[in-house]
Amino acid sequence: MWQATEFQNKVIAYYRQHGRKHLPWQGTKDPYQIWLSEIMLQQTQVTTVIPYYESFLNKFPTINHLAKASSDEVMHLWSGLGYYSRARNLHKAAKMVAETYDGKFPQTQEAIETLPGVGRSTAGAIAAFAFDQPSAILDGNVKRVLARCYGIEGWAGKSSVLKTLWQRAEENTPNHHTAEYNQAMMDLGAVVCTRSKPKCEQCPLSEHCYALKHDTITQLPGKKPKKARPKRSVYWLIYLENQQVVLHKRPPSGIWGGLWCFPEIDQSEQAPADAQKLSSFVHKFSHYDLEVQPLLVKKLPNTGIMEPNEFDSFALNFLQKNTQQKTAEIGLPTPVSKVLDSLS
DNA sequence: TAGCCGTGGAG
DNA sequence: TCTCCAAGGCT
Repeated sequence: MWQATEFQNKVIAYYRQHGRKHLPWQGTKDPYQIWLSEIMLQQTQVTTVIPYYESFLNKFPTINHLAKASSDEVMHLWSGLGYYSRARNLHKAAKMVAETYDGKFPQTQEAIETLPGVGRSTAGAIAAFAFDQPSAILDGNVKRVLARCYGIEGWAGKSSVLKTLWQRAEENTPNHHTAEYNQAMMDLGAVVCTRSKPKCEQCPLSEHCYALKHDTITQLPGKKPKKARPKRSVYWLIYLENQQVVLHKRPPSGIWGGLWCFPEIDQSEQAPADAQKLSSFVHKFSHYDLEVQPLLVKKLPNTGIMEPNEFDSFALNFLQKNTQQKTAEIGLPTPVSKVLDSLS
């Protein structure tokens, strides 16, 4: 296990040797510039941010310029960068600083964090980079490094996991050279301790890394648990006549677009009278499960999506030997083929 | 607390 | 093509 000071020393030494030092927002102590970069970098990769950062700073060289700008000007410069509430909050915060702080950027982490769009980690970064305060950060990079190094399991979106990560982050953050340390932790996460194929041979922390030692790198940090896919339930209406079955061509977009399928209605709709239930099944898509209840019907309703005008119909002689060849020609979803097979 | 916000890169 | 998620914060 690590001694905090040993951890810090290794991390800082890494930064001095290998850390990134020439990003556009580095080499300045201007809290406005650092703040701007930190906001733009939220959930956004460095290479994406750089051109926006340059043009934004060119147009609004100081926070007072930004405060006096119109909303349209600000949004225009942000357009394409995404997460537009960041831009609205940025503008609002600039006005706050101009008015309540007389244009002087607040200097404590606590005060910085009151600005809209600035959370705990962003406030910590600004306080450390601009004012050399011993404040911790916990962005995605730091989370990944800490989770692997200490074997912190579970998804960081879970409050207990997040609490543990913050605890580690606070414990490990040094009171001196904090800016270098924080930058180093982000560099480590971004360059060495990457999500996939981390370069452990380059890592100053590999000696005691829990994940490396236990071969659980791919499992850390824990992923967001997948929620159960939503289920949609439909009837497939199977209308047989003279040894033929009616198929409809599906709309060009959506599931199975353009393929031939049994006429389909949602199970929230009224099932046709005299329908005979065949065995149901579930077909799994990436984003939802489709539960299908095939119904043998004696006639087809002609309402709603069943309007024959809106869909081509096709009468397939499913009992003939050439069913498989035929189905290959016209494009049937696999479940439809299976139902056809069970009928013959 | 879980959903939401945006766009782009990587695998 | 599709998933996963990136220098998170807000509601």
